[in-house]
Amino acid sequence: MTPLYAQVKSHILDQIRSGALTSGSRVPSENELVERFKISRMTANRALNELTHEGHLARVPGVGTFVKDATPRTSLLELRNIADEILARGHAYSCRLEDVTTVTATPNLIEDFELKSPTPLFHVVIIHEENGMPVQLEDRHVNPFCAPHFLKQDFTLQTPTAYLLAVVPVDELEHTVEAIMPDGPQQRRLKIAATEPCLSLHRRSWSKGHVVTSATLIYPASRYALYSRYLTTSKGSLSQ
Amino acid sequence: MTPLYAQVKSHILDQIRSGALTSGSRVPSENELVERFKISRMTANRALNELTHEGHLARVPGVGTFVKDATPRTSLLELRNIADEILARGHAYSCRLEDVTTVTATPNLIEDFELKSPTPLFHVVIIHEENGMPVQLEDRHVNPFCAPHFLKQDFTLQTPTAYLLAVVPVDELEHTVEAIMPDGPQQRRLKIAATEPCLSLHRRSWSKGHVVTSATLIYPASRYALYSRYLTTSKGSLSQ
DNA sequence: CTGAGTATACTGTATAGACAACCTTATACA
DNA sequence: TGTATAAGGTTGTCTATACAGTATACTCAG
Repeated sequence: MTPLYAQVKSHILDQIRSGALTSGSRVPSENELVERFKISRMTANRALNELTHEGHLARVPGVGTFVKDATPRTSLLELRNIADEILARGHAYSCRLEDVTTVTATPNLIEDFELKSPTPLFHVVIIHEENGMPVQLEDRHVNPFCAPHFLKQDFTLQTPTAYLLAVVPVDELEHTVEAIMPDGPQQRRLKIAATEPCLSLHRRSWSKGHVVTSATLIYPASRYALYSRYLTTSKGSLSQ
Repeated sequence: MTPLYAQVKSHILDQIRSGALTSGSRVPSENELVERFKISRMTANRALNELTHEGHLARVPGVGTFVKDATPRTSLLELRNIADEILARGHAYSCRLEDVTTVTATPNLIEDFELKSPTPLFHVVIIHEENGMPVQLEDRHVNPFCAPHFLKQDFTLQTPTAYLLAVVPVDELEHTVEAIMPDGPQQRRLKIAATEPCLSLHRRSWSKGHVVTSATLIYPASRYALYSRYLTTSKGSLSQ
């Protein structure tokens, strides 16, 4: 059974996503939620407080709770489909499927997917090549609940992300970028020297509160850099 | 008067910072905190829960609460002051100024700053430290036209970006992220081994059509990752 | 009309108690 | 020895209540 405070959170998030509540809209007060959902004020308080800490709402004592400005500067990492990107450069795109299987979630994956118990997950490993040279090693897990037909796709025709975006609307994205020294198998797959560092881009995407997919994309340093440029809309507390 | 739950949070963060509690250490249970601080269990619960959501602790039902092994992350989207970021983790911030000079723009810098001829530029090199350990090497050039008093600042009190943001409104930002192997001087300044890769974040910012500053920020891979999470507002063409 | 005081709504904090679910360990039993 | 069972500790959730602080709207005296 889903906890009450989580139900209230989902309800409000749904309204934000559907457009019923937009930036600056007033969210029901704690007491209004108490009446509507027949819960105690502390439960309503928890729901609103957590949404506030998560950046969705802003609260003002004595006034009310409001929907916060949707994170501006959309995607820093507005990464294009790597296949399209390579083709746009006039180069040849190709890929190799190294693994297409169903696995059972390990403890790490359980945490990544915000699961509660080990469940099956789809797993693919793909090497993307530009003019026959590997430029990206993609290691991806997918939640079957969100994309049940994922494994039936032919990923040489359509990249996994292209397929997922066509099938599942993405609400939220998380990126973590690190510099790593790839291990032996990764070096062999990317055909790079043991001394070459790589960019590791870990991405998770959400749809309606569920983690759809978790992917680690590894780029050889000599062959790729991440780039973004954008206008700063609001004042925002930028620095460093 | 600081709230009780905040006092408990600070107390635990202090213990993590001092080393009394290290990664994996067990944190006092809610009931132990109740006895120790003479507070109610809900207050202890709030302190531990918030620290958990903030990434400092991990809780296991039926077992206990433990200090999490958290890799520090810096935000990619909304850039925060690294000093604030470190202080927010309850760690000690310090920095060393390696260079504070005026230089004449080289061809590379002329291109970076969109200049037409060699003009003077301010130059600073700063090492930012967390608990005495270097976590970022900042190599920055600044356009004197936009911030004429830049060099008069005391950067041990205020980071360059914090100052620049206070003085110059930023319209536009550009980021390029790469994985690199630092050269000798960089290794020495960051106190890392020759085999450790680094993240290189190159950033330019514009104000009213002029390039204000161009900075290269180098993070040792073992000590930092870049992080971003955001809602996707429109049906933007995300992919790969 | 103005300004001070008041009422009201809202969030922030804190308490005490309750029950459930989970994990570990000790104990009793086969 | 191995297996149930019980006990106790731990987190997760929820309720009901209380008081404080803040912002806004309203009322009423000057």
